[in-house]
Amino acid sequence: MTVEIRGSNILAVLENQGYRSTLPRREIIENLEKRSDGFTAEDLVRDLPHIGRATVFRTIKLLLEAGIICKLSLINGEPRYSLAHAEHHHHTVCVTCGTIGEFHAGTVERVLRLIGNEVGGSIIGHRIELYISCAKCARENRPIPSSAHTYVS
Amino acid sequence: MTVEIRGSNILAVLENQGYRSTLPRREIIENLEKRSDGFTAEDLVRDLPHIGRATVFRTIKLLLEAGIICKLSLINGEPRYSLAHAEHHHHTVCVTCGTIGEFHAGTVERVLRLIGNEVGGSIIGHRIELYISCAKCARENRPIPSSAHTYVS
DNA sequence: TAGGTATTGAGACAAGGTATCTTTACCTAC
DNA sequence: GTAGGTAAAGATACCTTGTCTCAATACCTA
Repeated sequence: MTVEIRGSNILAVLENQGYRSTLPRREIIENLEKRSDGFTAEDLVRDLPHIGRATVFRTIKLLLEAGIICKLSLINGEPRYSLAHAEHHHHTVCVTCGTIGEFHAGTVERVLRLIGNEVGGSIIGHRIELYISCAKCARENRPIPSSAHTYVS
Repeated sequence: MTVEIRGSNILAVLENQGYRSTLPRREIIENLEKRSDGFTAEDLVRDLPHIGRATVFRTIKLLLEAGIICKLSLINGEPRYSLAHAEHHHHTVCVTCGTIGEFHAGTVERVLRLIGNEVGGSIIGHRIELYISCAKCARENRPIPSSAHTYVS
């Protein structure tokens, strides 16, 4: 089962959790719904100059906690946010253009669960980011930043 | 093949790459070799007050680029560094005590490679963190921070 | 429509890191 | 040994990504 949380029901999700529907929140949600390939907090701050910085960050936190958006890292560690389309998933991140994709792989989940058992203790969760040079960038021969291999391998 | 990069040959690795052997670098390396379960930049700054902050960060960057240490995130995103014992590996991170472990899983690598192929473009690398409550913490019934599930699932 | 309370905005603060610029210390070559 | 070019260090200002505080505002409910 996947949960569809795009569209204006984002607000409904928040309201169901007891949060108020306020103008700043509606504007922030509307803004980030238009962004298909990830955004930064600063993108929102810049786009919505009449909304306070703190409010933007507070709303981002709220949406993260509600599972409506997720936080991930570009290859250099820069944080990015992205609308969550499916319940549990991971991200492909293009190292040259920053475009973000989603994927889900049951096999990986199973293997990580096994590893967790070996280590002892219990598994809380995991984070996986797959860094790629996306089809478009590869086609256009966009150079891969030399720093890339400093961070992952 | 795994490469043994612990011990005083860390300095040799840097020298082979054309970097000078300086007192601050030797002290930083010596200090972090003693830390078996990860450290922060601030740990080093605190431990070596006669060494400038910038130098500590510069040296960390150098060691990262040389693959001698790696950077990872606690569950809340706090950065941690850890000596790399094997060439390619990932980390288990305890969400309650922060202890860091290493693992390697060929299956996961293979699956990610497949996913990369499906997506098109080319794979640069990946980042995997497995968040656990380690055997010791589980045994001691240490509570899992409620924030944990905000960040990963 | 009044009022309690969640939320906002402004701005100070914090963590983690980088840039700049002068001074110091490595290392090489003599 | 020592002189000197250059890499590196130290001090400090600055940047980014957030968080905290606190007074003012706006939601919602009764």
